[in-house]
Amino acid sequence: METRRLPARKDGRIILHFDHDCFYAAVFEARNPSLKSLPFAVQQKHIIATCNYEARRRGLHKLMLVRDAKRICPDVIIELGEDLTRFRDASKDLYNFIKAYSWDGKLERLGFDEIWMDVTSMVDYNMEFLNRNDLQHSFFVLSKEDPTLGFAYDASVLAGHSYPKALGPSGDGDGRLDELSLRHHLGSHLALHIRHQLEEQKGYTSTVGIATNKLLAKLVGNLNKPKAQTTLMPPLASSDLDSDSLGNALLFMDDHEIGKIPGIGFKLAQKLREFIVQHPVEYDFANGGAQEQVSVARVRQHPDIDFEKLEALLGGPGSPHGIGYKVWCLLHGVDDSEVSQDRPVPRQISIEDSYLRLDTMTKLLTELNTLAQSLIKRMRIDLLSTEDDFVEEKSTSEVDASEAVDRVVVGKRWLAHPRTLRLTTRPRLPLRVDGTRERTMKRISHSCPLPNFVFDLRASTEAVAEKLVRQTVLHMFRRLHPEKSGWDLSLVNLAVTNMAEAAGESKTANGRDISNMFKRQDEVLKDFRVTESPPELVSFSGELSEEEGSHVAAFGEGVPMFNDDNEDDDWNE
DNA sequence: CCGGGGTCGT
DNA sequence: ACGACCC
Repeated sequence: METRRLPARKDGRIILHFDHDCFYAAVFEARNPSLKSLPFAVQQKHIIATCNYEARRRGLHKLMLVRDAKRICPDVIIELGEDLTRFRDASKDLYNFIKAYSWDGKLERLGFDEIWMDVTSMVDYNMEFLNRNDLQHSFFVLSKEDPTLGFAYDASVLAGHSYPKALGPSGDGDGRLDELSLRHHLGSHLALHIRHQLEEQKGYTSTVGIATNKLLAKLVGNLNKPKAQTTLMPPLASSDLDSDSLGNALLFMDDHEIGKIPGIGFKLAQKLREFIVQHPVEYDFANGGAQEQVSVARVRQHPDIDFEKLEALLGGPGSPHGIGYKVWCLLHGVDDSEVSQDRPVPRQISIEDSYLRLDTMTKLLTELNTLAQSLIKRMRIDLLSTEDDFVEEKSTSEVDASEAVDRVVVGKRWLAHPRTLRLTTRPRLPLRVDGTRERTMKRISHSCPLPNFVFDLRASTEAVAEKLVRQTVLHMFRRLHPEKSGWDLSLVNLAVTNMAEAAGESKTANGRDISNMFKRQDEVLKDFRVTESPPELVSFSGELSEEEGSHVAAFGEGVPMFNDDNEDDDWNE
């Protein structure tokens, strides 16, 4: 029987997927609104990273060569976007703005411009407030603590677009709405409210998808963009009453090209295409992908495919276990993955640059120092508390003058200590005998423990960066490229990873913070108190030791030691 | 001719 | 350490 092959649907959640419209371009437009009505693009090296809709109207598109863009649209305005600082800052600002609406921190970023928010608890709560006899005059409560905080809305209608397209008033002939549709209405009105606030208060437009899981929310948003929202409406599965219909989830998924499904990337899509058409499929990166398009419906309905066949086809050495079942679920619009909890710090911080030619030690040293300094700066931005924790703690007692001088820097504490440093390069391969060069994007990397001196806030970023390059990065480079010369790098990346969150700092690390998670953001911050002395103050209080102590942060569990690791010779200089 | 980031799993 | 996936 056909139905046994279908993965089970669990559609109890309501999830919003936000996508900031042409984000890099929007960051420039926010500073200079006159760009909005002009064709405008952001360049990284030789490519157009993104462009605004005025430029797209004239035929420009993402990842196009700058040369082609200028030929098609000679009056295009271009800004450089290789330094991501301003984009990262804007991304964080918008993320925090949206986070303030969340009741439980179920908030997940994808790239700089996409955010999922699981709003199930807010929808559940507001469903209880509805007057079923007067849905038109509803009030959406945004705070459990303050029921007056919220907005008026008409719960009898959906906000924004729907899939499938609404044919008229929703509900049955008597105008009655089922509970599931009503939940989607609430999600759509919350999405509209947040989108409007984002635009009014931050000046950014967004595109939102509303559905019962991450996959569907992200995909359905694509139906109407930019500056719009789309809800995938129930019934998602076919019912007994309506057994000849697919349900809206399959109806929606079936038309997609398989490579467009999040989670099915280049490799998986190629394997699926070649199994379906039974011959090799050429892929042309310049001309929009696969020569042969294969729809979700074709894979899903193929007589020889079920999830076990998919596991055999897609699995193998190196591939994740259960990949066949996962893909089978995705093809049906089933995605039970959770929207992950908001994390106070990233898993990794990396800085990279690419080069036409990087083949001498002199040039390499310059580049490594630049990258290292950017990395140290990034660490101080992304891994230090924003609050002046130390001073705040002392505010009830006296803060003497000498402490006050250092409070800006010393008052901040590390939210996490990366334990690992990684150097990655992309070597340009040597010429082959016929004079051509094999083009490869392959990278090689080497990791080592991150020295503790990088956490010393008294030293300048330049000093820390130089020391890091001299004492650590250069050794890693020799390990990656033992040849004295002959190498030529097309890319260098420097990263810190393996974050050890500082004790008591994680918002999910202990019971106190779990309870705080259910309060609004401002209240969480207001209630926050530091109960321990910041570790970096330990070394600050005394003389610098000359001994070579625990020179590097330890691998494994636990917080790195901070006693007196620093010092070698030239450090005090 | 080839962006600068991220996440996770093996 | 690398390779898949995402923007």
